Amino acid sequence: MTTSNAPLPLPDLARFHEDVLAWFDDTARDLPWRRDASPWSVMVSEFMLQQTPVSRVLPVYTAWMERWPTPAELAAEPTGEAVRAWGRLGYPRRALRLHAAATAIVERHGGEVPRTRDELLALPGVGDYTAAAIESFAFGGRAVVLDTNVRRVFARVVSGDQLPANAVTAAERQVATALVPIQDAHRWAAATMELGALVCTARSPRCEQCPVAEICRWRAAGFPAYDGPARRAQAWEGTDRQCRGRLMGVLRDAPGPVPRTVLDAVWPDAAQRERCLDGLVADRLVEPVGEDELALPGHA
DNA sequence: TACCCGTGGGT
DNA sequence: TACCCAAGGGT
Repeated sequence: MTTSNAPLPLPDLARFHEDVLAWFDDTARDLPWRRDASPWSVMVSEFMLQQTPVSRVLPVYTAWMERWPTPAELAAEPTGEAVRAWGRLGYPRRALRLHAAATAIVERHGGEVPRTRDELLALPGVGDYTAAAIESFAFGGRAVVLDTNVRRVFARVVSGDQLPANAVTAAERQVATALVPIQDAHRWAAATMELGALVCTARSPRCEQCPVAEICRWRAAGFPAYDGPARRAQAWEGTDRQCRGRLMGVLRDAPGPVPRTVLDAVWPDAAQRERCLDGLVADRLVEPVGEDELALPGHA
């Protein structure tokens, strides 16, 4: 971290708001969960967008909303159907959590997505970011929406750093809170996210397209490189995650229960394979069927 | 807190 | 090509 979190001078603050909002009016993507920003639409999209890019979410989201237009319709189906419909979005536990959240919404909230922060946070799979996003995008609330895009934009424009810290800091939250405008808070949230996603990107920022390049402290400082603690690279080859993914892929693509011998064929290390299979069963992503078959939970 | 949890596209 | 990274949450 190179610079302080000193607030932007008031003239810059006003420009920050005005220029980002004007840019958003001109360039916002026409995304289906914006076009129909019902609470359930927003909630489904936010679950899918957790660590997954928009382009990959789009087709799965569309099919999901056609099949399950309300929480009650999702809750009425076996969890395995949700996992199958999740397809290759990754982190399939999110499908389970979305199903569980839908069930809780039916049981505790009469089938309607709740609108208070505490009620949202009590739902499975809803953390600080997702609760704020639903408050903001579905209900027009004045929430502090801090996702990876917003964090990066504020790190650069306000703090002069290339990237934010690994975890949200108190100072960061303070900056974000102070920046939420009195009016148009939900548009501000969407606009700052959009700016981070389209222009102020992690790798190759398009500063020539940026509406606030002239007040950006990172740019003014000459684009100093990130100097915080190293980010641990995500290992992949040979990990349990790869093994679990391979196993889930077989079960998703099969119409019904799969013999263990078929699963044996997709991962050579027997000990690791059994450990991962046990983990998937413990996570309720997979269900044993009889002695030597496995399936997605709830049926076939 | 640090680590676990998938998948695929961009650079 | 080999990384890096993506609208995070749970433990």
